[in-house]
Amino acid sequence: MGAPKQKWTSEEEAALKAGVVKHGAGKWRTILKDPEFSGVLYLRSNVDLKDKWRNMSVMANGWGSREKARLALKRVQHGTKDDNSMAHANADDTDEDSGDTRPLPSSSSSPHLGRSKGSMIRLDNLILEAISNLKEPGGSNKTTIGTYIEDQYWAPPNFKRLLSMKLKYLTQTGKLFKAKRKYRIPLAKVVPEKKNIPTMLRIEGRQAGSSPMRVDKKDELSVPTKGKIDLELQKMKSMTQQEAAAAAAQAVAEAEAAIAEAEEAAREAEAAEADAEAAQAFADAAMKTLKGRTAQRLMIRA
DNA sequence: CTAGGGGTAAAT
DNA sequence: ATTTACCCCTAG
Repeated sequence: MGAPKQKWTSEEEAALKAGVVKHGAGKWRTILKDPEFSGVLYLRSNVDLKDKWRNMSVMANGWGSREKARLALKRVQHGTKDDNSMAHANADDTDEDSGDTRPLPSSSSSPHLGRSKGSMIRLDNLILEAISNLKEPGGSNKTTIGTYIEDQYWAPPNFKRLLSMKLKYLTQTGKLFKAKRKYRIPLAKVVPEKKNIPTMLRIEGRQAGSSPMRVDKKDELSVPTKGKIDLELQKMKSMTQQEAAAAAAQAVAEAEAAIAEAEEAAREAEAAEADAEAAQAFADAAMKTLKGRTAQRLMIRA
C-alpha cells in the first residue's frame, strides 16, 4: 500500500508550491480548499500535500526533517561505515552525459584559484519566480520579493544587498519593469503575438536609487556592452558563492517551476548572453534531474 | 488539523 | 539499492 501509484505531476507540484507560497507551508487544508489549486490537487489529501512537501524538501534542502532517518538508514544498510562527519552541505552536479549530443564545458576542471564550481544559478531565477508566483496585480515590491525568497530559501546575511543589486540590474537590462516601487515581468505570457519592445524602458526620470550606474546618452539597455556584462559576471561570481550552493540545491526542487522561466529567459535572451548561458545551464541541470517523465496520470481512485 | 517519526512497497 | 508516494500513529 505504500506505493507510488500516482506520481505527482508537474502541475500538482507547481500547484503545491504555489499554494505554499500563497498560504504558507503547513496550511495544507487551506491550500487544498483554495479554488485556485483544488482543480489540480483535488485527488490529494492534506496529508499527501504534507508528505509531498516533506519529500521535496528532503531532496532539495538535503536537510528536511527526514534526512537524518535516511542517513541513519543508509548507514545501517551499508554495513560497516560508521562515524560520518557531516560538516558539509554541498550540492554538486554530476556530469554524466549518456549519449548527449552536447559537450558542454564540464566544470570538472577548475584551473586556478578556488573557483566555485558548477551552479550558475543566481538570484535572477529566484526573483522571477517570486514575482510570477506572487502574482500580484501591479507587480511586487522589493520587500515582498525579498520576503518570499527568504521564506522559501536560504537567506544569506547580505541577501538584502544582493537583492537590491539584482533588482537594479534586472531592471536595467529590461528583464524587469519597475513602476512605482513595484517590479513586473515584462513577459508576454499568453500573448500570441510577439511584442517588439523598442524603447519604452526606464521612463522614470528619477533614479530614486543610489547609483545611477552611468546613464548613457544613447540607450544601451538593449545591448549591454561586453565589458559591462563581464563586470556583472565578476560581481555575480563573488557574491554568489555563498548562496549558490543553497540556491542550487533548492533549484533542483524548483526545477519544474523554474524551468519554464529559464526557457523563457533563454528564448528572449536578446543580448544578455550571461543570462542565456545561465538559463541554459539551469535548464540542462533541471532536465537531468527530471529525466523523462511524461507520464500522464489519468487514474481516478475512489 | 499539523508536524514529524516510522514504515511499506512500487518504480526506477 | 535508492527514490518516491502513501500510510499509520502520536503529540500538540
